[in-house]
Amino acid sequence: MSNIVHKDSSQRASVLQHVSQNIRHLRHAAELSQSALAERSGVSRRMLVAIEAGEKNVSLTTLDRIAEALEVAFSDLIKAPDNRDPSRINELAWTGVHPGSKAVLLASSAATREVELWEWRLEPGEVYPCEADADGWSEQLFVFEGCLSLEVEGQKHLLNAGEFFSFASNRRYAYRNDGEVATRFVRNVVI
Amino acid sequence: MSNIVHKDSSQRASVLQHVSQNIRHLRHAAELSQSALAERSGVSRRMLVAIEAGEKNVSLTTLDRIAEALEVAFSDLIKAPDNRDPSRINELAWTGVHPGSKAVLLASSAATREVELWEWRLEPGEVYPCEADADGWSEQLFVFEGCLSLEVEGQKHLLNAGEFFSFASNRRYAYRNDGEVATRFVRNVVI
DNA sequence: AGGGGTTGCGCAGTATACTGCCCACTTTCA
DNA sequence: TGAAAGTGGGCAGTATACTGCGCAACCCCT
Repeated sequence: MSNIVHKDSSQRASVLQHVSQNIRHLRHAAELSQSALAERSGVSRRMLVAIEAGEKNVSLTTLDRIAEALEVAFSDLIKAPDNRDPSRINELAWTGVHPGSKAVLLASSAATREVELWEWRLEPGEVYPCEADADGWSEQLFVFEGCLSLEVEGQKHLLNAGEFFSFASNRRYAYRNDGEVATRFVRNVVI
Repeated sequence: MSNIVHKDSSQRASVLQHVSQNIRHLRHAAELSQSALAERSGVSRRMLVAIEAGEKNVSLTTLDRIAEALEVAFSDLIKAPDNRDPSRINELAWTGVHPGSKAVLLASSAATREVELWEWRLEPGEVYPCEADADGWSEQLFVFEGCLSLEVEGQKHLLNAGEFFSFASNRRYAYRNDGEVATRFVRNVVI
């Protein structure tokens, strides 16, 4: 060990705390007992007790076996609990002195990596088919001109100008303009 | 160990692979040698070699000490390597069969936590002043109707319909509609 | 009162993460 | 040509993650 003075361990401890809390929550959500999770994951129940108590330093493979048994993404185990208020969606967040001046929250999503903002324009009759993205990706659309036909795995959604839609993009989907004027929209790609 | 048959270990291995690749990349990005990182993190260089070779099963605290020394978020170490091309901004990513059908990438930003998509509307003369956000927050604006006057710490930017702007919002800024028709825009808030 | 399920924890033993020191190889630079 | 810096890896030793077992405590049944 070097003689470097490290920052206090609160951050490190909090990571472990998140893990233990997350595992316990997810295990309860899956309605599994410690014994059942131990058997499914191959991690000993004794270790699960220690992990949930936050008194052991877990390894990546152990954590991943647990994630696999809980059928959740690895990142779900380590991420901090969401302390945002999810009920703010569609909330009228601000109104100005002039009637009509307003700000509306369309979507709020926990992003772990990347955000891409796209401007799209589809002429009448145009189709843009998409393969499924990897798990975790989602898209948020806001149409500001024309009408967008969105098809997500067989299910159709019609978005008129001013409307908004959000969906997980780990499925086949397609954008289509079935109208008679150009469709323009903003596409937010997030993971 | 139970006699349960587990899924193949490819998934588990890939997590470790991501970690090793990420650490190597981030270490190089920080222009640190293995020795330097070892000293800053308190993790032995011997261990760093093993981790970067993907031949050891890292523990959470070890990983966190590395993250701290690299000054990156813990989640940055475990997430899948970014296979997206960062130089695609303003690239005309897609054109349809009809002339005018197109998709343009307006912005791409690495998000570590949260994304909020807002719809705004400002009547003529309306002003919305904002205090500085915390460090790390940034905003991306796309105006689709009217004209938006954006003022970021004394510097003015005029955005007409169809135009786009991106800025770090850890400074005082204000939205203003100096035009004579309503301004409508999409506001993407990201950290 | 008693049996089955769940959880927390002490303990001994094993596997392995982690360290520290070693040397070999390569690249860079004077 | 040689010194210095960076990297990969062998090896012995230590710390600790992890297992398996056993026991106690607390439910919820009947």
